[in-house]
Amino acid sequence: MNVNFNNRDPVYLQIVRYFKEKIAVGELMPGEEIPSRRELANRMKVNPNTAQRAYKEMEEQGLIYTEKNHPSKITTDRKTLGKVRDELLVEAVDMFVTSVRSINVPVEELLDLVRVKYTANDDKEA
Amino acid sequence: MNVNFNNRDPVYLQIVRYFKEKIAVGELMPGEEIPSRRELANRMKVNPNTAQRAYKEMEEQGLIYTEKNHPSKITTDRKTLGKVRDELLVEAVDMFVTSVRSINVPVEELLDLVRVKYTANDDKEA
DNA sequence: CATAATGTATTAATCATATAATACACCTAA
DNA sequence: TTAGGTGTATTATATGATTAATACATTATG
Repeated sequence: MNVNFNNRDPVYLQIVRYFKEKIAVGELMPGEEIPSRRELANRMKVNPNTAQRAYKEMEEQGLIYTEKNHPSKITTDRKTLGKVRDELLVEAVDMFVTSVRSINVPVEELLDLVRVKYTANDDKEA
Repeated sequence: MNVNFNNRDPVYLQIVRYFKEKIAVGELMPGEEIPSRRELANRMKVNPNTAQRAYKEMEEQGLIYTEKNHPSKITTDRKTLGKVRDELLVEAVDMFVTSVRSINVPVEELLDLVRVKYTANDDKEA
C-alpha cells in the first residue's frame, strides 16, 4: 500500500488512480474485496473522509460496488475493467501530446526521447 | 495572445509556460521587449499581480531581465534560451513516462499510440 | 515640470481541498 | 444478545495556494 502522493492533485483522486493502476495491470481481480474505508485511511495515513470520497468516486465510475456492511469489491463487469487500462493510456498520451505540440518537435525526435526514457526506467523494475 | 488556461495549474505558471513555448520555437528573440505587467494582465484578462508573479518567476529563472521603468526584455543569454526547449521536452517526457510506467505497457505499443496521436494532430496545424 | 506608465511591495479576500468531529443505520460474528 | 465493524452523511474547521485590491517609489516622456 505504497502511494507517493504529490501536492498537485487532490489526494482522493490519487487514491482512485492507485486503484485504477492496480486494475490495469491485473493486480485486482473482479469481485475482489478491497480494504474498508477506515482500513484504507489507516494504511495510507489519510482522513477516513478522504478515503470515503475516493471510494465514492470509484463507485460512481462503476469500478467498485458495495453490499451492506461489507467492504467494497471490485466490479465483476469485465467490460468496465477492460476499459481502465486503455483509458489510463489514452489519457496520458493525450496530455503528453497536448503539452509537446506547442514546441514543434519532429515526431521521430519525440519518439526517441520517449523510448530512451521509458526503456531506461525498465532497470528500476528489475 | 491566446492562452487557454486550465483549472489545474496556477495561472501564473501557465503564463510562464506560455512564454517558454514562445522562446522554444523562436518566436521571442534575445533582448526583445515583452508587454508590461499591466499590459499583459489586460490582454490575458488576469490580475496584474498574477502577471507580476509570472514575470518574477521568469526573472528568477533568468529568462527575462528588467531595467528601471521599462517593460522587461527577453534575456540575451543564448545559453539560457537554448535550454528552454530541451527543458520543456524533458519535463514532458518525464511526466509522461512516469505516468504510464505503472501500467506496464510494451514500449512499441506506447510509441505507436504517441505517433498516431501526434501525427493526427498535425492536421489541426494546417 | 507633471502626467502617466513602469516595476515593486503589502495586505486582504477567495477558493478548493483536506481534515476533523460526530452521528446514524445496518449487520456480522462471537 | 451485543460489541464491534461496516458504509454513509453532515457540519465545522484548518490550511495552503491563488488571486485581488491597493499603495508606493521611480522614471520616461511630452
